[in-house]
Amino acid sequence: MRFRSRLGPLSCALVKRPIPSATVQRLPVYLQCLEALAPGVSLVSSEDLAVRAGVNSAKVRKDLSYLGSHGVRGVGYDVERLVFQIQDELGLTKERSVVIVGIGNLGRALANYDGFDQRGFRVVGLFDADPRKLGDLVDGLPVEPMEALADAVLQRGAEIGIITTPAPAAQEVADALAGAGIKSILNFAPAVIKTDGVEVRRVDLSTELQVLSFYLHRRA
Amino acid sequence: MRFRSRLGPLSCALVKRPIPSATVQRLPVYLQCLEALAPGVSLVSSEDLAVRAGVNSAKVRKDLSYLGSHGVRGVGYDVERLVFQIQDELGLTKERSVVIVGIGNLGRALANYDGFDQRGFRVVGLFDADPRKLGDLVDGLPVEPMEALADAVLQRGAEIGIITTPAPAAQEVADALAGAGIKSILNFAPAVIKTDGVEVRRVDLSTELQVLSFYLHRRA
DNA sequence: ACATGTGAAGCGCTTCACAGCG
DNA sequence: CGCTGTGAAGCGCTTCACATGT
Repeated sequence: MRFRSRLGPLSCALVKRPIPSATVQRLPVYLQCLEALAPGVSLVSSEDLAVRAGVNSAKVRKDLSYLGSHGVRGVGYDVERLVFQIQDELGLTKERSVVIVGIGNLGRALANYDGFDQRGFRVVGLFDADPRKLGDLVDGLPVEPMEALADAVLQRGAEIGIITTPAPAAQEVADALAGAGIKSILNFAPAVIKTDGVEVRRVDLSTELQVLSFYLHRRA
Repeated sequence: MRFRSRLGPLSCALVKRPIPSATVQRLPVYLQCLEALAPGVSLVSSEDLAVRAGVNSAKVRKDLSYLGSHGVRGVGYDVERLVFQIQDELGLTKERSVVIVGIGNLGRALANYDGFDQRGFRVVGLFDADPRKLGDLVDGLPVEPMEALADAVLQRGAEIGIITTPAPAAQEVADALAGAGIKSILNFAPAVIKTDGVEVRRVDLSTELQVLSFYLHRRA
């Protein structure tokens, strides 16, 4: 709290210490744990939450302190308030529109994935370069051609693009998304993509198995 | 090389400095980049590989040095040799059998995913608790009941389990996999699972979008 | 008495910068 | 001369330990 009080009471809402990226990645996990709590539970301690999230309790407290935490000493944290604070910090109070490019098995599965909807992520467009897929309905949405991407992103206010194409197409698709004004990309293609001014997160399913393979190999 | 020479020449094959987990996670990326190189290219510099992998060249050199690197000063690394060394370190010279539990949209997509096969990961069993799915064929494999899991893992030599169930079932499934002798789990369920003696990696699709949401929110 | 909030120490990864070698 | 291999410095995250507050 030193950081704030030094600047006076009115600066609270204006100044924030930057949240470490390691913390940002854990906030969704805390959120998940809090929501999985029995309905009657309205208080949690950092220790309790830590066990559920599989981390150290000091880490929980430090992470939550970045939210301008309002835990009560000797008691714990108010669950409802904490849920709201995390959602607020993650920008989850607003719906976000998502487009998916590459409608193969994985793209279809993601288009149908309930978890996105539950968190306020709306899939508003499906795109594929293969003319044979055009017009196919996936979860009620038609597959559209790549030429329709830029207009669709603009008119439907999409902010996030998901790439589920084969690796060779990934960079080209990323460029197209960036050109259309997309600011965040979730890349499932097994390729590294480079795009200026766009936040990219990589999820490579085969990479995950290779890491597991390493530990299997190592242990033997 | 100091670490080895101190122990004498014969210890080379016996003693290895431990590979940092951060490095382990990058090796598959390097592998990907190397394999995407034009067929004629037989040499790469750390700088070239670094650009392709989106990292710093010193990091590449340090990472590769854990493999007991044999780059040539003033020249670079032999691509073919490097590919082999990485595959060897990751234990990819051996096929690994995988079972998938939870045959919803995502489970089906993964069962069909070509990227696993290409890296030597063979899907040898599909399991689901829903009796209505039993016997469904996915990529040529029948969906089997949970009761068949333990036997199947043992008889088909499965080493890796993939969980694609809803969150509430995840822990129970993890326990079942651990009980069946599985040593590595890739968990796609939006839940934290705890299992002794089992390496668990978590891939939460909704978490990824929430992290992107944070940066969208932050930037605004 | 008890759990939070946080300086400070610890630890590991990243990056620099250059010696070493082909 | 060019590029690797690596000490050493830098940086950020984790963990400890305890002062603080109720």
